[in-house]
Amino acid sequence: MQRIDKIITILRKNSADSSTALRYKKPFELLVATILSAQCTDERINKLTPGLFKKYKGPAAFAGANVAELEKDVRSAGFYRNKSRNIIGASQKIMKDFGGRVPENMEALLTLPGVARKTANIVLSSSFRKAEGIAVDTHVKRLSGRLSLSKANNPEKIEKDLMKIIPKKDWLDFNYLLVNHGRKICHARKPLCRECRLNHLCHSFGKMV
DNA sequence: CTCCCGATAT
DNA sequence: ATATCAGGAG
Repeated sequence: MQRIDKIITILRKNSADSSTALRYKKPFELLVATILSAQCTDERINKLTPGLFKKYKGPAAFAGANVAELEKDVRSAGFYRNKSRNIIGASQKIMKDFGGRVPENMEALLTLPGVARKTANIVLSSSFRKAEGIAVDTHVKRLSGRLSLSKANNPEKIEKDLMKIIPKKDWLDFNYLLVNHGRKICHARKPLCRECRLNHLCHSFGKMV
């Protein structure tokens, strides 16, 4: 068994809870939630999205939203000016160019304002079960470095490295497996290496503070 | 490389 | 009061 397969097997075995993941009912809701989640936690987004999606029912509603009002509605997510503009812009483009549906491929998703590869990969994998890439967020970046899965600093380079070594059947789950482990054990500042189920496979074990 | 920004934990 | 959290665009 390859090292990467051992890592993924162990992570699967220990990833019972997905309680911290973004909550959504439709692809469009996941898209909006993911745009909002930039630089802030999923738990915070989950607090505001139920009310948000009750007020704005879909892309048509967001496309016609008042900017100042939407800014207030998403204020608690931080970066609320950018995020409001992006959500309205993305919604308008979805209505205009994609028939009111969230596009189901990377190239089209990347044309939406506020959507780069991380957000596109989350929507593709979680909502459409399509593996065009691997979502690299701060957790994937950090853990990939510690586990020596990639030496790169740039998220896009990290993603390319991961796509070479992660079996494609695991692409859909890889992001949340690392995110869960990052949140529970492999913290940015004080990782709990002693209780980490991966420590015997980790090149950073013993090197952390 | 700089700007965009609030909530929660300590 | 201060640290921590954790993407995208120009």
